[in-house]
Formats: sequence, C-alpha cells, structure tokens
Amino acid sequence: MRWREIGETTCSVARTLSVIGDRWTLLILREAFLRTRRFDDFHAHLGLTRHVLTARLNTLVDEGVFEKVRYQDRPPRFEYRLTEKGLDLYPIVIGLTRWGDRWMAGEDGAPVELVHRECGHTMLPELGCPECGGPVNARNVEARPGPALRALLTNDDGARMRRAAPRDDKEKTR
Amino acid sequence: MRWREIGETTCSVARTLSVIGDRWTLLILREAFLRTRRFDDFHAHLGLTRHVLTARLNTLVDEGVFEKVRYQDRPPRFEYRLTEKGLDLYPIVIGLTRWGDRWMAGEDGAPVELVHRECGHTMLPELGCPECGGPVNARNVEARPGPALRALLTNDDGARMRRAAPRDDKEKTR
DNA sequence: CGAGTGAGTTCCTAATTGGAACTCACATCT
DNA sequence: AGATGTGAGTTCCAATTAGGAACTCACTCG
Repeated sequence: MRWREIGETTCSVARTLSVIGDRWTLLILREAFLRTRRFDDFHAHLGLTRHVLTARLNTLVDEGVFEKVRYQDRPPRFEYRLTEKGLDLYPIVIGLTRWGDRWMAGEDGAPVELVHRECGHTMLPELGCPECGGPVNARNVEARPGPALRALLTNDDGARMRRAAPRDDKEKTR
Repeated sequence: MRWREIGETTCSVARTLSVIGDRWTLLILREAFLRTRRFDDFHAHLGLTRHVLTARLNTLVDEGVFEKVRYQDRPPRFEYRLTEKGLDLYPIVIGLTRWGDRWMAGEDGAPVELVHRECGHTMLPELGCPECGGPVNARNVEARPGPALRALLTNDDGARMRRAAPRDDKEKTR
C-alpha cells in the first residue's frame, strides 16, 4: 500500500492523516494557530523549502482546512486562513503540545504554556466525555465498528487496510 | 532545515513530531491501541513495507514509546508493547479519530465509534480544562512562552525554528 | 527431511525532500 | 525612466525515503 492511498481506507485515523499526515503539515498548522497567515511568514518561521510549503498549502486549501483570502489587489495577494474545519484540528495540535511538554521537555522545562482564558489558569488540557464529564483515556474507551465499518464486516478477512481492488473501489477495511 | 532536525528545536509540537511525525508511525500506534503487538500483525494490518516497519518500530523503541518484550524463547521472539509514555499518546490518536469521524466520514457514516466504559455512551471526546472544567478550544486558549522559551527570548530574531548554529547546540528557538 | 513461522534484511526502482537560484507582477525610490 | 524591493511562487538537480519483492535465519512440527 502506498501512502497516498491511505485516505481511501475505512479508518478515521488514516483519513485524517491523508490530510495532515505529511511532513511539515502539522507544523504549518501550529503556525496557523499562532496567527501566521502568509507564505513568506510560514517560510521564515518554519524553515521548510518553498517548494514543499507550496505543495502543503495547496492540499490544505483543497481539503478545506485553509481558505485563500485576498488581502490586497495590485498585485493580488492572498493569505491562508483556517476554516471551521481547520480550527477543529486544534485538539490534535494541543495533543502534540501536551505530550511534548510532558515527555520531551529538557531541564529548562516546557517551551510553551497554555493559559485558559476562561479561568486564567496555566493548564494541560485533558480529554473528557461530553456525556458524563469523566476523563477519557486509553484504558476506559472502547473502539467499536461504526456504521461505515459494520457495512464492510460481512466479508472481512482481518486486514485492517487493504489496497483498492482493481475495479471495485469499496473493497477496503477499517 | 531538514526534517530530522526538528526534534532539536524549542517547540513541543516539533519535538513530538520528531518521534511520531513520520509516515505510518501514527497508524502503527493506532494498531497498538487496538492491541496489535507483533511485527507480522502490524505488517498485515497496515500494508506498509517491512523495511519501513522495522525502521519505525526501532525508533519508537529507542524513544521509549514501545518496549520490546520477549514472549517466547527458542527461537526468541519479541513483541512491542506501549509504555506509559506510549499510552499517553492516546489523546492524539483520539484527536485524529474524532476529526476524521466528524469531517471525513462518507455517507456511510463513521468507521469507528468510541464508547466510554464509565458511562456506556457513544461519544466524541472533547478537550477540557482540568482547572475549571470548562471546554478548551482554539479561541479560548492562549499559548505563552514557557520556561524553556523565556530563557531564549532575550536574543530572539523572530524565526521560530532555526537550524543549529555550527557549534553551539543551544541556538534554536521555540 | 521437507514445509512452515516470525522477524527481519537486501537490493533495486520510484517518489519525495532539500537547497539555491530564477521568475513575475507590481510598488517605490532616486 | 531605471534601479531596487516585495510577496509568492517555480524550476532544476542532488540527496533522502519509501515501495516491492525476494532472500535469510533460527527454530518447530509432522
């Protein structure tokens, strides 16, 4: 299986990674959440090549994570703004920050601190259950097949991801 | 800047991505959270090449995300188990699942449903503030320099990431 | 003894990155 | 008018990485 095909599998993790799983993409998003919007600023802050930056911004626009907004005419210039779909990636970026703060900090401590505006506290966000309010972690959650996967389960052979069958585009699992 | 150098920057997102930001790594972790532990099972479920799988498992072990545990002697065989550090990546994998369920589901609906064992509800976890219990999102959190970054801020020139200076390994930002 | 297993390795080809320079459409300065 | 500057890409080539398929190793089993 090639990396470019992972978005076609029946797996939400893989589908998400098909949009934001390439090198540099999540760092571009980190910058976007820090209010960077223009090509040259992304380039200067991140140090990736302009070539790759162009490619990443284009797919992010194609996928609806950014929208390209004109901010001046003559010469026409555009900036990249997070859409609602893009803003909803925040928990992922926070998750990366939280883990880095907790496990990768050197002796100088964490590079960034997160402050919750509503209460003013410095904190590390935690996942919670919107139904009961309790904490959510690896040990108290069960992943069950959802509707899309149950539809495929009838003739599953155990492979969670499979290449597209030659003609029938529906033949992949999880 | 080369991708391999991002772990040396003063940024928690970049440091985390230096461990789990390569192609396939997060899918390997998804599998691990679904209780896959052996080489051939990862290979069969994911369809990546054995070559890349070997490389990814090795860095994950080096970084302390997996530990290699012997499960039989003669011939000696090992399996890969998530450590505490690895289990703590769960919020990231859940974040990816949640976004995929919400934004990438086709008309068949979500591939997976998450059930909270403590209350029995199917749910999409949300980030909350451990201090006040309120919701955490892109609009109500402020990222401030933490101790490690404040130490560097005295002579910052605006670049958030910078290559290591030729000899002085401390000269990078964010 | 021959076949099977689990976990890698090797080798070679195909993609994807990294670096650096070049282009284009204007705006401004001298 | 001509020179210089800006923001946002493009192009080209060398260096890394990934994809495929076959091969190896140390044993176990029938």
